[in-house]
Amino acid sequence: MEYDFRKIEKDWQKNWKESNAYKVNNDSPKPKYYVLDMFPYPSGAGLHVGHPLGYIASDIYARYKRLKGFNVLHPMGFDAFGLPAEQYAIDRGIHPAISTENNINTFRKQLDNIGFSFDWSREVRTCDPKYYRWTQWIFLQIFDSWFNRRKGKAERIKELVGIFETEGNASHEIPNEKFQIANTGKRIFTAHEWKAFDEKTRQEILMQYRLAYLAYTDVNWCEALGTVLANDEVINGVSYRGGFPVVKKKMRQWSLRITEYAERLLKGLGEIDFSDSMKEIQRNWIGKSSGAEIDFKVSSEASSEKSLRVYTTRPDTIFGVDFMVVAPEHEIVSEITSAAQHSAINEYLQYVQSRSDIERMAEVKKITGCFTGAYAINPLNGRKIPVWISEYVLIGYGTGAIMGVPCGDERDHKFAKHFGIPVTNIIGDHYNGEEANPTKDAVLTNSDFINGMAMRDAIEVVIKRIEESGIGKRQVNYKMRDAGWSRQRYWGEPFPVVYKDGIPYAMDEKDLPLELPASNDFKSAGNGEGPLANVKEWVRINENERRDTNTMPTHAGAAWYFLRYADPHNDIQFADKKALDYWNQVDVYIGGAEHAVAHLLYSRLWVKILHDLGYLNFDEPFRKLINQGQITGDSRFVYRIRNTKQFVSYKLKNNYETDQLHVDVNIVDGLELDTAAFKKWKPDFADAEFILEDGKYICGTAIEKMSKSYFNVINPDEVVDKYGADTFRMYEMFLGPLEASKPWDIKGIEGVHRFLKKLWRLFYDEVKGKVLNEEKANDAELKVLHKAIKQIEEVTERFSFNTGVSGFMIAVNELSDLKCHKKEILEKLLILLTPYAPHVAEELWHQLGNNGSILDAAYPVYDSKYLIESSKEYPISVNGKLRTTMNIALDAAQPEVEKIVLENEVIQKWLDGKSPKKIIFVKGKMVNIVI
RNA sequence: GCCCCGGUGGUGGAAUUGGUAGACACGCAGGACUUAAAAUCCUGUGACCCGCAACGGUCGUAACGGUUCAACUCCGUUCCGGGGCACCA
Repeated sequence: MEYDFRKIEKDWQKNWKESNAYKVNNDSPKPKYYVLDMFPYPSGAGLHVGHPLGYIASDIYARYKRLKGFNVLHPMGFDAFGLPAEQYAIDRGIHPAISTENNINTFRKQLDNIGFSFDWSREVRTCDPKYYRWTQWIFLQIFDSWFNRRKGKAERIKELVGIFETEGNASHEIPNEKFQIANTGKRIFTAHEWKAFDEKTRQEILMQYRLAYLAYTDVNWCEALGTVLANDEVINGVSYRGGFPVVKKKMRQWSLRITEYAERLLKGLGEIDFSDSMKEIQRNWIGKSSGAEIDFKVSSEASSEKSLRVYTTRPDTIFGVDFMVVAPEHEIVSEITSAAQHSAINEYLQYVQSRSDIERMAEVKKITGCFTGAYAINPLNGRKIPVWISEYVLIGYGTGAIMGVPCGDERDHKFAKHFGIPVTNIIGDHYNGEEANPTKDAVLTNSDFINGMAMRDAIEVVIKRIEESGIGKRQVNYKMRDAGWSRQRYWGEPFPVVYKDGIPYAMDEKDLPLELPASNDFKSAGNGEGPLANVKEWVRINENERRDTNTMPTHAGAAWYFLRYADPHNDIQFADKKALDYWNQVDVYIGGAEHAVAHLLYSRLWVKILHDLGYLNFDEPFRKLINQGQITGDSRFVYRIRNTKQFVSYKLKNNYETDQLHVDVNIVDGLELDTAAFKKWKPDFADAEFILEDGKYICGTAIEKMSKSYFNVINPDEVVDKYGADTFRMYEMFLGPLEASKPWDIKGIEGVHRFLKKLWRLFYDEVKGKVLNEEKANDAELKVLHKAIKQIEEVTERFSFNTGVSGFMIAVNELSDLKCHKKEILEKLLILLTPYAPHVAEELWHQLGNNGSILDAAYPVYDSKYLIESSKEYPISVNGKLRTTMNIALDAAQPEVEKIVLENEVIQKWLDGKSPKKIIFVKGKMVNIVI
């Protein structure tokens, strides 16, 4: 009987489906464990071999945990709203709802082929109204919340209204900095005034506090896509999808006040198990810095004395300030510019306006600026310093103004040199006059009361001084901006609000979901309005009421889907509290590193808000995160001699002027092109001619991401068809560490396939048939088994699945060598193997006469006895170099071992008559002699 | 430029807290079975040296230096690769 993997896998997949083998209950006496994959966006291209990598890993872990006695939640769903489906609709005229449904079906079929243990009864799709009803509902909870900085948590808007009604906001706003709202046109009012405000004014004020708020903000507008993009969707000034130019534009749109959670998002990183690089990326994104804000008096001919506030992380350099720079957009510019500088400043402002973000980013090193004609006074020594404007100072960060310290800051130094501003040296020898030195270790000079002090220590001293004298204060800043939440798109969640008199009001919960209206018009309605504006009868509710024409970004549905899995069919709540409490945090979350900022931060934010509002009893969604690496493609190239039909082999290509073309990896064997297949591949190449080397056409290669357009995509279906799902699963793991990126290379798969066939032969011999027997296992066989149990359990626990696969190979090789066909041993090996190769393990386990699911079998227990008894070899080293090994009884006392070792011939030779200085025993099984 | 991660045979990669480097697999070479092929099995496979041989020796984890009885592992410097941020004061 042969290893007929096709039949085995088909039968078991059918069986699992029919028996609902992977359905999980919300109550169980077993401890819970939650293993989650980042749910996929169902793109039209289907899965390639890179996609299942993480799913295989999570499946192995989920099955392993179930074997170990946990009640395991391992669900799957689809992130089904999004841009590409809509783009596809525009290009091909197929409605996103239809193409999405089709794509999901394809994905599902491909996933089922690999034998995953997903509980499909819990599937979620973010585009399903039954699901997005609750996305909208959560949005309304966020809309109905504000962040109480005193308590450091979100509260309901009605609590805020209560504060306004009793004390107004004045007492909170100015003296109590903690309560202050940054960058909003805040107005101060008393309780009395609040009560006198009309409805519209009150709503406008509340909007300044809401965690989901509508405001005119600078947004990243992408004309080509006709929509706004979040900061994380813009890379180097172009859109992350499509690479189209992005410009800044002021638009009235929804934002999430994620900045209020900056500190908690940062602190939370300490409690969760993410990789260093992932935490680092989030930390950078949040971008915390601490320092001080300092007020400088500015005198100018144009106006009476003004105050200019700067932000600095280096208050210790205050005596090195040689000039001030404010952002061109800063409101003070027009107030202080002198008559003489007026035209120069205007010219400069025009220049700045003409520059796109892309230009600015491309020319970061370019130094530009203009003197305002005004002078500031250093508040600590009264020195008069010029005030400039320059585009290197950003209006959106800090106060939009800086103090220029050329001897300590590289940009300030270049600016001073460029414009001929004299440099004050406050760090003695540490400044060489040529370039700035940003050290914190220098001892200060030319610095008044902090002379002779180390810079590091002076920071605190100066902050204290400026706070005492009322010219500034300690200040923490974050680079992170609030998250833009409106998209001018059709295929997303509509905002569940109604506008009356321009003010958005939450829809009544019982009217949710606000369904996306049927429409076939996906083109932008112009004017920055999304396609929904085309559905006029939907937008206009009545004379006075209108709907929002934007939709939410894909991040919305993905920010909470992991909560819905706990109770996916609930239509009274987003999920039952008991179910949420039971499943709690995701124990292991596996997915790509590309979601480091967007998805993970928004998920963390939503969970924190829901936690503050009392819906969840945890405030971090993911306990542990694992980023699977990318499987890259191994592309092949051919070289066409320009303007001809001739293709030249790789080594000869430099003799001609050639164009490099991707060629389908499926018609290349190793490096050799199948020229006949190439001619058939595309009509263009039917009459291709080849210039060969050694009678072969050799292709060029490159490792790059798997993509249809590179013709380097390997479809898992084909691999599964040829070798089976179990081989495919084990091979993907065997390829290397889960977290590493690696090219897909089919060569090694034979080794894994051979292993499974070899395993099969422990049960069935081609000639003799079933060779399994019921004999009692001997120590050698038990040693093999127990070594495997120990090793495989250890590495599975730490997600080192590649060494796990090796562990099985070793065990099967050794059992083959021992000609062991004993049920006692093999049965346990199969249980160990289940997570990795579920089909063959389950099949053989049933052939052994077992019933039920192998996942409910008793997990084999490791017994150290068999390892210890068989390892009697002592390695003996001299000065750390291994010289010999000896058999010594393990229970021998240390002095006795010493004696035996020193009498050993080989060791005597190495001792060369000298007596040892020291004898070191390592872990009781290794000896090192120091001479 | 700054921050993070990494660099091990021809190849993918092993090596929990420093303790026999190169497990396992691919590839390659040789052999067995076979008319042949496939499949399967066996042997060898980091470099160099010594010898008829068993045995043995030296070097070797990007480079150099350090700590240690002992370093792929820890520390320092440099080089290379990958990722993140990028005028953030």
